[in-house]
Amino acid sequence: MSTDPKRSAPAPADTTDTSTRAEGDSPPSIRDVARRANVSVATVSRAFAEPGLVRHETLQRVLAIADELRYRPSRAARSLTTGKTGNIGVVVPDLGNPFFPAILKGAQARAREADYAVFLADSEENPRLEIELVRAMAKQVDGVVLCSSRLKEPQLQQLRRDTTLVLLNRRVRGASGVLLDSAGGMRQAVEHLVAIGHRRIAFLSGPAQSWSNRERRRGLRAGSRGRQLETLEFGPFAPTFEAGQHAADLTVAADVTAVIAYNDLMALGVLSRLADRGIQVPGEMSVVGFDNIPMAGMATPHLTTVALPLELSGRVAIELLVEQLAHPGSGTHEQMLDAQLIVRASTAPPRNDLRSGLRPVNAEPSEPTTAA
Amino acid sequence: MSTDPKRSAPAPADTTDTSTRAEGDSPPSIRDVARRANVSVATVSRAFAEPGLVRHETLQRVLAIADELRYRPSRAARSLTTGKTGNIGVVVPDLGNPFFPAILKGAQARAREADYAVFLADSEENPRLEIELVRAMAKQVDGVVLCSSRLKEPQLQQLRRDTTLVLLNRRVRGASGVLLDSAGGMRQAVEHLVAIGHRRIAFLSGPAQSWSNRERRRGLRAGSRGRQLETLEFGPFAPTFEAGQHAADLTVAADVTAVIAYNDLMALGVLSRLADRGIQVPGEMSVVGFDNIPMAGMATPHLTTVALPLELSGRVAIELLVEQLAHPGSGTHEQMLDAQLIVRASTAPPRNDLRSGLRPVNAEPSEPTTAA
DNA sequence: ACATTTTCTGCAAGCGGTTTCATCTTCCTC
DNA sequence: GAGGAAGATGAAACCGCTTGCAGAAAATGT
Repeated sequence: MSTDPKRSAPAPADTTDTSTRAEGDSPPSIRDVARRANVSVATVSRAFAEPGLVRHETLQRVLAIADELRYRPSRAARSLTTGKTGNIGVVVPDLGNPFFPAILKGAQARAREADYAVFLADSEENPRLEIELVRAMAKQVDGVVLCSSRLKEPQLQQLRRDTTLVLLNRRVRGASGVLLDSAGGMRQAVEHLVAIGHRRIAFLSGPAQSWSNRERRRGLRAGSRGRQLETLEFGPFAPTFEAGQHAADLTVAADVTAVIAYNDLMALGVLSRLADRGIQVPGEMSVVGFDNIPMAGMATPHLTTVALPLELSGRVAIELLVEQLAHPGSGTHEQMLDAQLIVRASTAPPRNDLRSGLRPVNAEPSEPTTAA
Repeated sequence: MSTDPKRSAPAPADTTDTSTRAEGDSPPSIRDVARRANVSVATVSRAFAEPGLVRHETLQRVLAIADELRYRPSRAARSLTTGKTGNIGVVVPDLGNPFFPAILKGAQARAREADYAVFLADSEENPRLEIELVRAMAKQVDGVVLCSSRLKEPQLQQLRRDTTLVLLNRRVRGASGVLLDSAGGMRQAVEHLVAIGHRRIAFLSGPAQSWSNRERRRGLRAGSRGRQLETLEFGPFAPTFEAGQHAADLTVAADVTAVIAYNDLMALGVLSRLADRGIQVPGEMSVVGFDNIPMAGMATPHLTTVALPLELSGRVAIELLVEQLAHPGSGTHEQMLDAQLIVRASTAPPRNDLRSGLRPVNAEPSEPTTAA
């Protein structure tokens, strides 16, 4: 029952006894455990790293002592010899944007499952800082996940020299990446609006250099092609609530019946501004967002939006990275995750008394409503 | 212009030349730099750690070579001898709760300023996991910031043996902490409601074991004491949007004219549910939230809420930790950050035709409205 | 019982830095 | 110009752990 059966000798008051250093000291090292267990440090090391290599009986003893001493191998020391740190870095442009915590959550969870710890850094949308952060991390991580990088391609290629990179929401030659199918989501949104009768819609463009913005615009064009639909583009805007409020007025003036915003934050801004002006949503204006951040479902009216598998994307990014670290030889992979339109209360057929004079007719020319 | 001027010799195909190892190899170590600069490793080490100790001329040379080789000292190796890792851990209960990314943002920024890197972990509201995460981190960090810990006091005391702890939103003997003055904020909220005529209000209680919930209840009692005010308490609830929706119905049934929710998420849930039921806010019911998360100002109607200096609290937590690491002797500090009520559109005087029959009269008995 | 494998375990050499101590220069000072 | 202080550098011993290699122990075959 006592902590240490060996210590049955009477009153070992002297704590300066070198052979059995008391635990009040600095945290126990592998040597402390080895000494107490009467084995070499090598055996202790193996007990933790490769338990199969040590005799069962010995293993038990070592583990017991280690536990008693509250010993935990130092990852720093381990990484020194193995070259692996067991850490993964994640860099996001702005933690204030709900988009990223969601990704982070998935990444964090998956990393822990794979027994990796995660370093977090917020680049504050600043490319220079982003580079600096990755380079600073490089020495302490096995690889980093770069979310929605604001960097130019050559800069990213540079960074690849410092560490293994996995990109999220960005495609770059030679690096693995997970992509969210924004274009597909946009196509769904457009189809939805066309289906319920909209003929003139606006898109609020996000940051110009953003990959996902380009993708969304591409999806917009693809979705409207061949359809009886007029699309207007505004922006580029910062992807913020405030920008959405600002943009709302522009869309009203432009006489459209529906708006698709670059992201939910902006869509929420649009909603807010329209509410302030007394303009009915979806009665007078339909609004579609992007990302399906938690608050999208909480807004009034509940926001129709394109759901991106955010948390999943974080998980997949880590998976790609871990896989690549395990098999450095194998090439890079790219994974596309599907978006999905979530229809809620902020979209509805436009009123008939549109100022634009268009009647909500079926757009599909191939569909023979009347007989041939 | 070429990468390495020294390599002007024709076709150096043989890369096995030991003296001038090409950079295609593993990352350069301190020894590589020392060799190229014709100094000992000690000098290189000093050049980075204690530049004042090396002659200016030598310093320049070493730094130049280091730069050319893209050398960066390994923190892992350094920490091995110094005992300091230069890392700080941050543990949050749930990244999905917007409360925490905000704190994280401040913490991250301040940590970087102090040249610390941050480890992030999400405990998923799970105490056991929380303990495990802290203990796992302990070896790689100099200290950890524990946000809104879900642990009991003795467990926290246990963890203090593993690493330096700073608590956010929690008070514990022997550990530094930063507290958000929830009680004060609550008092402001109550005063506000009383001032505009409410006489019967509900509080939606959060997680039972949460320190901030206890504080908020305390503030509620303190704020209502001596006032002509009836307070009802519901819960405890999970601090979620859905719980707020649920609670909304209860408050309506309880015939109160105003609700104060444990946090914004719940308040938003209340708003949403009331809107769904066609109950006017603030006409028929006033709603107050807590935290002032970004979406509070985006809701319809804009939510009156108690703003907590979230990002600041993250910064302060790191500051406390860094300070304590710098002066291990000095005792622990506790810092209280003020809350501030932000009055927006979700609160207004109650209607006169209240079912409860109370007239919105001035509550201050000392104020002589009519002549003495 | 003895030779051979097969398992375990220990020795010792690093991994990439830091730091103490000693050595060698310089630069003053008298 | 000798003695000494101050400044700059290097040699080497770690820090806590992993791992190749070799010897010891246990298991196996004959």
